[in-house]
Amino acid sequence: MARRYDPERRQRIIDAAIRVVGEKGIARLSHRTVAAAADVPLGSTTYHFKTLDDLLVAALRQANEGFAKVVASRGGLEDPETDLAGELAGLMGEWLAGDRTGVELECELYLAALRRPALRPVAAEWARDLADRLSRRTDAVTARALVALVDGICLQVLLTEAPYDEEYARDVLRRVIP
Amino acid sequence: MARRYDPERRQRIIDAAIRVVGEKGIARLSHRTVAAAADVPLGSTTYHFKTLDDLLVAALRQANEGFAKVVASRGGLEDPETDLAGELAGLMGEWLAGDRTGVELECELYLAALRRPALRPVAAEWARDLADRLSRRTDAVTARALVALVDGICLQVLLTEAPYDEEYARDVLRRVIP
DNA sequence: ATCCCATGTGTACAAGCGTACACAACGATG
DNA sequence: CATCGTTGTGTACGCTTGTACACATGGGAT
Repeated sequence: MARRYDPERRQRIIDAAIRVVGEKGIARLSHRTVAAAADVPLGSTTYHFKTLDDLLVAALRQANEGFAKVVASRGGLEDPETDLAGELAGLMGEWLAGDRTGVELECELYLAALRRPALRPVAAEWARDLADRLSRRTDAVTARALVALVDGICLQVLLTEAPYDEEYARDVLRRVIP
Repeated sequence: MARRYDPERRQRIIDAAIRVVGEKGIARLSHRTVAAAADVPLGSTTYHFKTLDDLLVAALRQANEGFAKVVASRGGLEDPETDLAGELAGLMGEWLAGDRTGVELECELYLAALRRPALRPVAAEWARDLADRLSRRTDAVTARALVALVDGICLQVLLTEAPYDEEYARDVLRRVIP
């Protein structure tokens, strides 16, 4: 097992990348900007992440874990007593209510997979994880549909800059559940 | 320096921009690449579109019209006799079955609005247009939900590279309609 | 103690970028 | 015909980019 000379170096670069994407968007992510944000020399970023895609994959992985933590901390998704639609709607509300730049960051990374094949497996994995989680409360078809609807609602909130309407989300999600 | 006083110059630049985005993605769109694709000098693109955002707005507008034409040519959305869910599912199928790069292009432009405020009104307009159209067949809340679900389903088809399942889409869309 | 190699650093290069701006060619207007 | 504003063209400047590569360094193995 190779021991790292600076074990935090790599992690710090990922954190900086997430910060850069959140503040300035993927378009402005470069080896140089992330190096500046992480306060490390340029060569350090190119050493740990030979291509920008590598860095994006690592960032998306970490962002996904962030969302997973929100899901886990609420925990209501697992409990068969709770209202599934309401729980999902509440989850989205909590997520969207927080730091907007964080939300935009995760969405941007997620959507970037559309054109970056390297990110596609990670994005697909996120969708599958959520669907699997939902499958414990309902059937597979419904689970997939719920994920699609969640994605669509989030997208519209972010694109139209309309405020998130939790009641509306809960109502619509409930319709999908048979 | 062959052609001068080209009345279709502006339009050709937009077409070239759409081609560039479709083939290489927004990230590779620049005044120079679009100039090369349109076979016009660099100065010509900067003259007609002072900023790249201007060009993107024009391209997104045109792409949206392309989708609207598919909707209009089918025409089933207006007819109260048809099954709304089935019509929507068929629409998505027709759209997704065609040239994949075209679909990805429209999605990419649509999603780019997340980080480019200039595109946001155009993207919102597209969503509103479709919702308005659907409102003639159902209530406003359901219309919005259908748009969200359509967006989400398209997104998942493109992100997971799974084949489009029209039957599944129709079934799920139908659940949303009260 | 010595060597090896993963890790970290600095710098340089060619390519591409947006932008600005001076000039050229036309249509319209007088 | 003269003038003017619109449209089109060429070029140059300063900047950022990805990438490569030589060099530094220090921990683990021998």
